[in-house]
This record gives sequence, structure tokens and C-alpha cells, in this order.
Amino acid sequence: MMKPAQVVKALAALAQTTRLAIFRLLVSAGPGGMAAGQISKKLKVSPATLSFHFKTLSHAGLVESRQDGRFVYYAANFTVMNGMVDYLTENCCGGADCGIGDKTC
Amino acid sequence: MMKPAQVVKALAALAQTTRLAIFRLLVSAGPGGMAAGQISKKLKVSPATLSFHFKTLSHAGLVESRQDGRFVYYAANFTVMNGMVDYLTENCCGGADCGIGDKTC
DNA sequence: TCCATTGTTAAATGATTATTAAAATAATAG
DNA sequence: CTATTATTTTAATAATCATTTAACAATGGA
Repeated sequence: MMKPAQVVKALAALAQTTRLAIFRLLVSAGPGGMAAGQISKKLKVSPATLSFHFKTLSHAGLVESRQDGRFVYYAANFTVMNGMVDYLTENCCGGADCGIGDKTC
Repeated sequence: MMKPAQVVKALAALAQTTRLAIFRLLVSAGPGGMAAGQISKKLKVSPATLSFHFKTLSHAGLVESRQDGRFVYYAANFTVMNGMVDYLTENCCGGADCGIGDKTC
């Protein structure tokens, strides 16, 4: 189970328009990830701003990076994403059927 | 499907230690909710600070309030919570099995 | 080596945010 | 109507955050 502090960090990382867009783009890009420049062009975000947001996402554990030549590829970390969703959906609903996930609650 | 702006708002509302604690307490309290004063005592948060956080949670649609005599009861809104989780898990994983929810991806 | 490409870092600025204390509002009991 | 309880609002402060610009590394091809 994820610790509350890490959950808050992950939530905060996604609680920003640009970063949510980055993360969703990376999610759609799959495990191979996407080069920083491509993301910059696709989302029309300046490289510096992007780099700033990558740092936040990385620090929260939501993305990982690897260098390939001159390019830096970023990829979503599904494990942490899962952990966050699990934390939000666990111990939920107080016995009522809340409809979250596949729980009957 | 929830709009990105509302998702960001909900994520931001939960991306704070005190508010995440409030929300989880309300979730465990069930649909009946809990009086503001009780929450204040239970979480050891001053009434003013609590009221400030309620406003953020309400504005994000994550909690609802009703007055009963001198007390104001706050309750978690599971529909919005579900919508947020759905948004986070939908269009995820790019075809790979990411393990989120009951999707096979 | 020289140089264009790719990306990060640092400094500065404006905008939000969380918290506290104090004052104000709302509802009820006596 | 007054006092009491419950909660919200306001004002002030300190902290954090997002963006821009400019400068800095690192890579790979001419």
C-alpha cells in the first residue's frame, strides 16, 4: 500500500493541466515512451517548461526517463499510477456500493 | 466523461494532506456524512482551516453539505470520485496490460 | 574540430495556496 | 431578546508554484 505522502505527491503532480496532458500522452504512447521534443511539439509547451514539469512527474514517480543518443525518452510508470488509484479506491464507500473499480463494496 | 478541467480540480482538491484525510474520513463515514465539528476534533484541524478546505472540496464537487439544526454535515460525493478515477484509468495503457481496474487493456 | 540539435538548469516574476487569528454570521435554547 | 454553540468569512502572512528568458551541457554529423 502506498504511503499517504506519496499519494499526495502523485495527485499534486497530476493536478495541473499541462502535466495531466503530458501524462496522458505518455500513457497513450505506451511503455516505449516519447522523446521530450516530440512532446514539446505535440502539446505546444516550451522545452524549459516541459523540463520543469518532467521533474515534478519524475519526483512523484509517475514517469521515468532514458537517454537515447541526443534524445531523452519519457515513459509513464503504470505501477505508481496503479498504486495511486488503489489508494483512492481502497477503504472506500463505507459499505455502500460506490461503483468504483470492480469492488462490490 | 468528465472534462479535464474538472479532473484537475478534483485532483488538486485531494492533493493536500489535510484534504485527503478529510475526504477519506468522509468516505469511511458513508453517505450520512459527518458534522464539521466532529471532523475538526477527529483530525485536529481548526474550524476555520477546515472550512477553507471544505470550500475547495465542495468546489471540486467531491463533497456535499447539508444543514441539520446547528450542525453542518459533510458527505463524500462518490459519483465525482468515480468520474475522476474513470478519467485516470480510461484511455490508459496504450494496449498493454497496465493492471488498472478490471481492464485487460 | 566546428556547429547545429536536444534538452536541462538558473534566475526572476507573477500567481496561487495554506494557515492563523479575529470578526461576523446562523441557528437554537432559555 | 439574549446568550451560546457552530461554522464561515475576512485579512494578513509565509510558502509554494508556473512560466519566461537566457545561459549551459551533451550528443552526433559535416
